[in-house]
Amino acid sequence: MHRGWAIFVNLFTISAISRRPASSQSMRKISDPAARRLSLYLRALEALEASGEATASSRQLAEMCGITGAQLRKDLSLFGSFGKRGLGYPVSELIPRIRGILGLSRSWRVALVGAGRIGSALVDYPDFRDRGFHIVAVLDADPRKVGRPLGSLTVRDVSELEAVAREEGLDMVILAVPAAESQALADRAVAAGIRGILNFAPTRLRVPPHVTLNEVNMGVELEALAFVLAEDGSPE
Amino acid sequence: MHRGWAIFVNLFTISAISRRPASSQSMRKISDPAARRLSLYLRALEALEASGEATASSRQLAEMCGITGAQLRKDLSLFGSFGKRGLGYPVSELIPRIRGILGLSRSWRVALVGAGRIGSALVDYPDFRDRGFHIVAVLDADPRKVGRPLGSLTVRDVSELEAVAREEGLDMVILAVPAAESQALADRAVAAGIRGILNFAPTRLRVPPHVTLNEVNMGVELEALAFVLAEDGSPE
DNA sequence: AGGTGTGAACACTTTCACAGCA
DNA sequence: TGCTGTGAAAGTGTTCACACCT
Repeated sequence: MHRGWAIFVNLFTISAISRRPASSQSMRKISDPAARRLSLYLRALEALEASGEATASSRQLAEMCGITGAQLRKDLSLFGSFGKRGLGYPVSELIPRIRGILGLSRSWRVALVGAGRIGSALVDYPDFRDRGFHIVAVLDADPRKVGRPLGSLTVRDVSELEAVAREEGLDMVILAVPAAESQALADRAVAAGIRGILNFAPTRLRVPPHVTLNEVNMGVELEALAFVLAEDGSPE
Repeated sequence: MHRGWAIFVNLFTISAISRRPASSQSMRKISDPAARRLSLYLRALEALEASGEATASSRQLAEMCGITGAQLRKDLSLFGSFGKRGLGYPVSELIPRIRGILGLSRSWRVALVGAGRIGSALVDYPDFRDRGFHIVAVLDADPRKVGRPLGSLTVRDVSELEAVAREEGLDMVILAVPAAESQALADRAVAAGIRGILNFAPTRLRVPPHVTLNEVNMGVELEALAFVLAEDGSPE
């Protein structure tokens, strides 16, 4: 395999928007984009482990993630010294370290609110399950959906959100509902003690500071794409 | 309009470097996050128009989007002076201006690659259709899916990607395929002259600098959420 | 050599604060 | 008075460059 002077392309990437207010309250030593990159490093490391690599240099790893070696080293150095000078990072040691940092060494109990098209896609999303995110309940407001099976679960009425939060000990909630309903549901989730929300509805939600909110706005992503294409692409 | 660039797609091709940060070729006057915010402003303005508001102050608008008034004013000022001092911004005038800036005054022809769960959710996503993004073809590699209807379209074989790009005059491609296949498909799309890609596969893709790539990585979002919760949540 | 860890330089974004106009 | 538009200041995030270890 050819490596060497391979260089990285300038991507234009950015995953999603997240509200990046003054963190929760305690000062974070690591930035939000850096946390996202950790997640990328983990994927790259797992790929390397699968192909039997014992060590990986920052450059090699960084190239797989589309960033620079310096950035990767800096990101990791915020948590400790994992690498061996002159050698690189030990793949199989680093994996559990990063998993620990990301909070993936425990499992997370999450409820999916919204059993529509997007919800249906998420309920079985392998990436979630494989990393310790367990969807323990699916809720929907549509009486025709309630009682129906979705994946290995049965759709419950959305009015049960509070009960589910209590009984199942929910850690987070994924909102995949229409924009109009999302804020009210977020409010209810917060009131029920949920401290993490992943929102797929195309609205900007407001939550109190102790709650962490990440948003995936697919419409915005497509429009941001159109913006760049319209800008330097064809006139008109 | 369609000049067929000869882009060689080799396994480990190195694409140009150009340390230049982002920006397809010339200097962008607006940052990527700012472009995303424009998309948010548009949504807020449309909501205000629907409720009959004639003008909106930067603060009001900004609050709807979860940012500060100063930032909104600065963002808009990069494109001109749309507001009236002492009054605010005229809602119904500003809407078409932002649509124009974002490239939404024209329509965009997009192909959806991948008719799995996520693809199925996207094909009818109202936010796309309502803003001039027309999904003109759905492709999949699974012979069992080819020929089946999806939304108002019939799934075509992924080998037809190049033909579709040519015949339909595609502007962009949405990738909703497994991680393992995504890079190869991105390469093919690029070779077929596509200049915009929205990637839902959980891998970091590499594309040449003239192509704009946006990525939606739901796994990363969930892990970023876990990271914050693990950090200031329970010790350990 | 080869490659990490890191302070310092740099670039980019956001916020401040206020002049200036309706 | 109320609110925009914008230079200047503050704040963040990224890259450089090199000491230092193996």
